[in-house]
Amino acid sequence: MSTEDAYDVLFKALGHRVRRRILDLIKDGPQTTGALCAALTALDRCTVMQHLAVLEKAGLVVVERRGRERWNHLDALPIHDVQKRWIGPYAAHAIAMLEGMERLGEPDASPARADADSKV
Amino acid sequence: MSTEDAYDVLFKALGHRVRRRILDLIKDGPQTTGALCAALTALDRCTVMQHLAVLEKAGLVVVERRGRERWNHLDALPIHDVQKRWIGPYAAHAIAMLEGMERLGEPDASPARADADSKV
DNA sequence: TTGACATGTTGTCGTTTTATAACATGATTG
DNA sequence: CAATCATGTTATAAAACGACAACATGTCAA
Repeated sequence: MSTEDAYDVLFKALGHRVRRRILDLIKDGPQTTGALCAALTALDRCTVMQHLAVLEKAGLVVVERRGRERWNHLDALPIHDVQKRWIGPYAAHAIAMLEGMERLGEPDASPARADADSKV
Repeated sequence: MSTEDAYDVLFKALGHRVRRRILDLIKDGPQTTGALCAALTALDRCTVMQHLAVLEKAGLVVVERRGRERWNHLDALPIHDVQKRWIGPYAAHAIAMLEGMERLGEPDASPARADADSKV
């Protein structure tokens, strides 16, 4: 799988609120599939399992089997990677825009502290 | 649009390589739709415009019309926001994992990751 | 004004995703 | 060992997505 493929899968995995919710649920410790289904009462068990499969393919969830239970662990390393290679640089770009440093081409661009806070 | 809706739209917009490519193309300055189509020769013009519409709905592209041209500007602020509220905390979580600080809250509650190396 | 150019709109079509149902496996316990 | 519980698998239908064709609009320049 190429790097771009990995980013596709990762961003798509994060692009659904149920999956982000699942990540939150296992953030402070692994949960069984049953516990996650109990927490997501609005959804069918199969649906939760499909979401877990998407998260697993994205590398965000690592599964550990203990007897007849399945413990879903969070692995945040892919998110860390995405932040370094993608989100971080663009976020820095946003800050540069906010600070009016858009014309980076100019060698002696003064700090030009623009008007305080335009928006967030 | 709720916050969760906004995250859905944003992550989904980032979840396609063509759209990430477009963001890269306008990172250092706005481009006309025609220029973007010329850079993305593999795709039909309509397809490029559809991708631009997705990016615009996500707030990542701001359009400025000049005569018969359409200049597509990058707005990285949504990415900055996502980093602050979502990516950043999870990335910190990943670093904490790397540094073996996983058992912050529970003294010995974690199910003892017995397997040698479970990482993908 | 007219013709070419840049962009916008609508509709189609196959694929993928989301949510569910029905059925199957596999472990634990009484 | 059998009943039950947690999970896995396969199939299906609706909705969303991605790519494209065909046609429409608006603008600049000769």
